Amino acid sequence: MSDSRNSTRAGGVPPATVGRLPLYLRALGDFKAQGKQEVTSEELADAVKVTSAQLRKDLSYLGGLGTRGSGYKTEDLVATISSTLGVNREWPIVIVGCGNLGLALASYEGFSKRGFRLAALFDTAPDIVGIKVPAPDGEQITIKDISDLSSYVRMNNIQIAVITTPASSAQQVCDQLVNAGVYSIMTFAPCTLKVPSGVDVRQMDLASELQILTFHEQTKANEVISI
Amino acid sequence: MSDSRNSTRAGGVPPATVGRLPLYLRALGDFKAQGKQEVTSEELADAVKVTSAQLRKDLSYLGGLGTRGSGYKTEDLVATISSTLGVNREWPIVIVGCGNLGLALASYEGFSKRGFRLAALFDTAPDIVGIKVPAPDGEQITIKDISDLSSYVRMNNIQIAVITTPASSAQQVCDQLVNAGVYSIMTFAPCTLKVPSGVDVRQMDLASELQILTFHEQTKANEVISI
DNA sequence: TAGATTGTTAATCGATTAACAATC
DNA sequence: TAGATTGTTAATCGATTAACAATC
Repeated sequence: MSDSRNSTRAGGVPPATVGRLPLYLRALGDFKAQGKQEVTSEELADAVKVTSAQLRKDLSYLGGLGTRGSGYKTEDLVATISSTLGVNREWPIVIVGCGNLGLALASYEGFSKRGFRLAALFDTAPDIVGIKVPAPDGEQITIKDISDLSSYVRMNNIQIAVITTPASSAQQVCDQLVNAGVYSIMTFAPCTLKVPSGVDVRQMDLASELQILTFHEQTKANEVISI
Repeated sequence: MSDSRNSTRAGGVPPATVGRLPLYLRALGDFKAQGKQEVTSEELADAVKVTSAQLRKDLSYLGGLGTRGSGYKTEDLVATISSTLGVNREWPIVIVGCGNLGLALASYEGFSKRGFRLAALFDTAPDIVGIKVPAPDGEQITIKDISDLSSYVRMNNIQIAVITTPASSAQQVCDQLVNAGVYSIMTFAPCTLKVPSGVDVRQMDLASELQILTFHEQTKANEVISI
């Protein structure tokens, strides 16, 4: 048993598809909010700006979810994508680094709305350790000292962490997290983290993203000049 | 003239390469800070976690920059990548939406350190319009009313904007920006923006990024169970 | 010259797209 | 049955990698 169930088709959803599933789920939430009980691949694809062929291909990795001639049931898609992504449960996260960015993320409603709960905040600076910060759910979270990071993560079975420290301490924080069993890390520190294989890192390098935009502005400018 | 100069090889740097150039530049900054005047493809590739073959291929799109037998001059690479990306000048940016995230980005030093200057901040809420916010360079920036967005952008020739509004107003803000001539947009609003072709959008959907991490956690958990 | 490392080629791999048979 | 839309196949496109000749 346990094999040809409705569960995630054993093995492989391609990475490019995994990256789009959250976007489909987000768009489906909007459709659901509008009371739409069915969507076609065309409609959903338009909402996310992919081609309908790509959407159908992506969904086909999760199993045959649609009905030829009519489309997909919103509810079904939400359920299957949620369970594939594992967001049909709540994930506790910790944020390490309580500068402006860390604190902004601590109160970011987008996380709590989409399956994440801020479990704890950490920092090194003695003058802010102990301060209470309001989380989006109305609770107060006390900033903990970073020396408690490992034990907290272990005790509370934290699997996902967000690093918002300066680049200079990011690697050290990362090592601590990995040693304590955190294998999924989102980092905003502008440096490449060295991690053992099996650990997943999503790097959000905000300035690099802006530099990708300047490349295109630059290119447009050059084209105008060379014409 | 103007053709076979050292300039960006007319036309095409592939998108995947463009996405890595900022990372190379960042790593080169670190090498330079350490006083390293030369790097090999192996060293730089290691620092960014790509293969050396990929690094050399990427750099080859910018022209033959290295010296067989010894490597690349740090200085030269920095100069060429900077000029390809267009970050050898300062880019003024505006941030629209002064919630926690917008304000955190307003004071984010990572932008100012890497070629961006916060020119102005915008919001709709009457109770915060007019407030002064400290920018990373020590200057004070006054939050402007969003009704002044179009004229400000036009008058000051702003080409890059960051949207940190709620999803519900992001499209409207985006339309205003595009109408005023902003063709490069970074958005943190969790929704797909519709823009005319020629406009570049980088979507930073933070919750979606976390959901990509949960997929892998979920997958690991399933593997354990099925063993 | 010998040793080292680039720049480039050709092979591979993965992702996207177009098209249409299957089927509601 | 006729109309519609999925799921899948095969073709295309782009990105990555291995390998090595070129050359410092």
